[in-house]
Amino acid sequence: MNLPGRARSGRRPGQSETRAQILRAAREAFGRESYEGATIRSIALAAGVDPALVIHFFGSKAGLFSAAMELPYVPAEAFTTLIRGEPSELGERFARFFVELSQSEPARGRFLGLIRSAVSEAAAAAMLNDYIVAEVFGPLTSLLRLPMPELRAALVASQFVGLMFSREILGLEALTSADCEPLVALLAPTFQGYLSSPSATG
Amino acid sequence: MNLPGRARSGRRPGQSETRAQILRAAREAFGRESYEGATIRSIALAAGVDPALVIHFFGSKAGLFSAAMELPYVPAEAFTTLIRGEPSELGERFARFFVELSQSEPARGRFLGLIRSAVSEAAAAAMLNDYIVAEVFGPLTSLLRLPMPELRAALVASQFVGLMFSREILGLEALTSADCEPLVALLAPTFQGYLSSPSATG
DNA sequence: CCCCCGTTTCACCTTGCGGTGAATTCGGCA
DNA sequence: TGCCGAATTCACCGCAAGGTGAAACGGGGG
Repeated sequence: MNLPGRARSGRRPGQSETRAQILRAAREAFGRESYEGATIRSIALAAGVDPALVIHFFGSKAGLFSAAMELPYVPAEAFTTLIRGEPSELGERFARFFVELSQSEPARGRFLGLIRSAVSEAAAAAMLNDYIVAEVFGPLTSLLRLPMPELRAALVASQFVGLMFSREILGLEALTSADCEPLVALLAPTFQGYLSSPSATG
Repeated sequence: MNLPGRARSGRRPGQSETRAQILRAAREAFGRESYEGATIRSIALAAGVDPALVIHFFGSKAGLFSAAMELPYVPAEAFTTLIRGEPSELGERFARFFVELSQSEPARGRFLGLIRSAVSEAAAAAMLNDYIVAEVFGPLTSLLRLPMPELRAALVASQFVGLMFSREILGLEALTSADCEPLVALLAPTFQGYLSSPSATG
């Protein structure tokens, strides 16, 4: 029997879905606020759970962050398949891929969380750095036959990061309200240039 | 006479240069860490000063931030003069300007501070947003005669922000170690495209 | 039927933060 | 010379954060 005036504690009946709920709330919080801004307490509140339970499951805030942002954000072979195919449309394929990536939900939240947290959390910056090196640099440097492949891959990544940052964090109105197609049309030549132009200098 | 065992308090002799010292330390701290990460205490320590003095001068942490990041980061007419001149070299002028801007010191620290802080501090995001709209959108939308000038200006800004973020915060090795000229050579066509291509779609 | 073990909560500790108020020292002006 | 006001420090407050330890609960295997 439940004592009145005292909240129930101990195990709830039924299958435990709480862990997944916490992860969902964490992903949402880290995508909306910075690493420090998203507190364990706020995440626990959003998940309808005691803060101590979060620590119980994930050990620490850093552990929760790693679990919430866990790879893969994007199927590993995505970039590889993107590079194969008609070379003259390389830029447009990349542009369309990135624009969709920045809007479709599982990936968008994780990238945003990583970008937001990278500024204050070295571990987050390293996660994103590693991901870019492994998933973008890898395919690009091995499949492109051009000078300075790492620099090209880095510029591709930098344009994508800048796009997410400007739209989601700065809230540049021209980007938040832009339609998909004009955006792709303007971005396509950029990626095409990074991925195919012989680059006079160097 | 100085009582032993007790630190001196009260006014220091000589001309007071302390305020500027605090601002310098703040700029350095906000450029290196996020808004929350850079504490008043740490800034005061770096400036060799009591934390309360910082509050005394600037009222609050937000006031200190505003004072440290104060405009103008870049001469207001810079973009205007950049747009005039040989249209075929527009992209290269922008590329060179941004690459130098991201490396020369008064501007670099302030932009980095704003970018770092924008993720957690709405005021910082607004400052940077306003700056971009006023200094970049203004000249570009009035001087360019092309469809969707705001979107073009936003993409220019996004590539610059992405560049600073990828190099300074993520620390992408290909960017930190890149020479100036190849970088300019690869960036130039991007800006040229954003600022001149007729953009089939739209 | 009962007891073990994972789940969940509560109460609480420590730390570091931004900020306040008063005291102290000194430069400069009348 | 005397004193006002700016500069500077100290001691301290209140708060919210991350994290701890133990107790309460209840599902499921013996």
